[in-house]
Amino acid sequence: MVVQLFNTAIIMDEKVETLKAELQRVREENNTLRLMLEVLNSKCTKLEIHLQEINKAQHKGMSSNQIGSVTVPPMFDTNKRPRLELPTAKKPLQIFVRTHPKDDSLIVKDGYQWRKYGQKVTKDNASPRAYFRCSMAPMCPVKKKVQRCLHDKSIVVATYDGEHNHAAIHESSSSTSKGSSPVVNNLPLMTSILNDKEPMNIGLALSGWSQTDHRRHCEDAMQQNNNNGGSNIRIEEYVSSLIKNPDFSMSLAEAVVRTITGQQKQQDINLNLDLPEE
DNA sequence: CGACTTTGACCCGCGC
DNA sequence: GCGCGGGTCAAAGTCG
Repeated sequence: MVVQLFNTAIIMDEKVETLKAELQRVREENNTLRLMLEVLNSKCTKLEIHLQEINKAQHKGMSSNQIGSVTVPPMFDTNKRPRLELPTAKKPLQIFVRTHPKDDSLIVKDGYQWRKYGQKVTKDNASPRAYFRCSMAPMCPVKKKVQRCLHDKSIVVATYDGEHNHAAIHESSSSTSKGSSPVVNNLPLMTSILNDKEPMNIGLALSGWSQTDHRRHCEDAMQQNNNNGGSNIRIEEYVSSLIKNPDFSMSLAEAVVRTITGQQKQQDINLNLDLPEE
């Protein structure tokens, strides 16, 4: 009887050890993935800023009241209430951000300060959509809409309209909502320029690398990462080489969407396991 | 007191 | 013309 109990205890111990080892492995994998995402995000931000500068340079070449083929109407000479909405030829930029599952605030860290001016429950999504205006510069025309993803409430979709006429602050500030409000420690999943008529269909619409290519590149990244003890420099080098590939962003988006839509539910859970409670 | 959020009312474009 | 729905306004409330 005692021997049997002893054996059971040993088996339990082994199981605990196995689980601990597995947990440790998952944590490490999670950290690696997070690192890669953070590097990707910073690269992405730099690219966006660069793109904005290029666009601004192009706009300077055009007449003052024309943006592309769209003529900007006079804003202040009408009897109607002036709308600050500027028609632009650009498609809205959408950013998908994973937030802490427990957090229900619509805050997206993007380096700008935002002032909320409205909230609506839309027909196609039970989660309220919040409307923000950039408050870093008084005349900044940029607006954004933030709404939780219909299929995964931990994903926040931020849609940006317009271009900032000022620089972003570099510290990770957020959509401000009172000092006491929780600031989400969120990981930007991806950015994608979408036509508003095709929301959330990107996963199906994107092409580029095949699924095998994704896996191979990911495995290569992990392999390199393991070989040199998780060196950030190597990751950064790898990421920058990836970013040089024009299809990479779209392909990454595809992979992420696949993950979001549940194909990799388990990995999803793992990602959330280690979110810091801030 | 200023900056911000909340929220109901209003505006306006679009489809029928 | 009418109704619906997304987007915006603005007064009131909240917070530091």
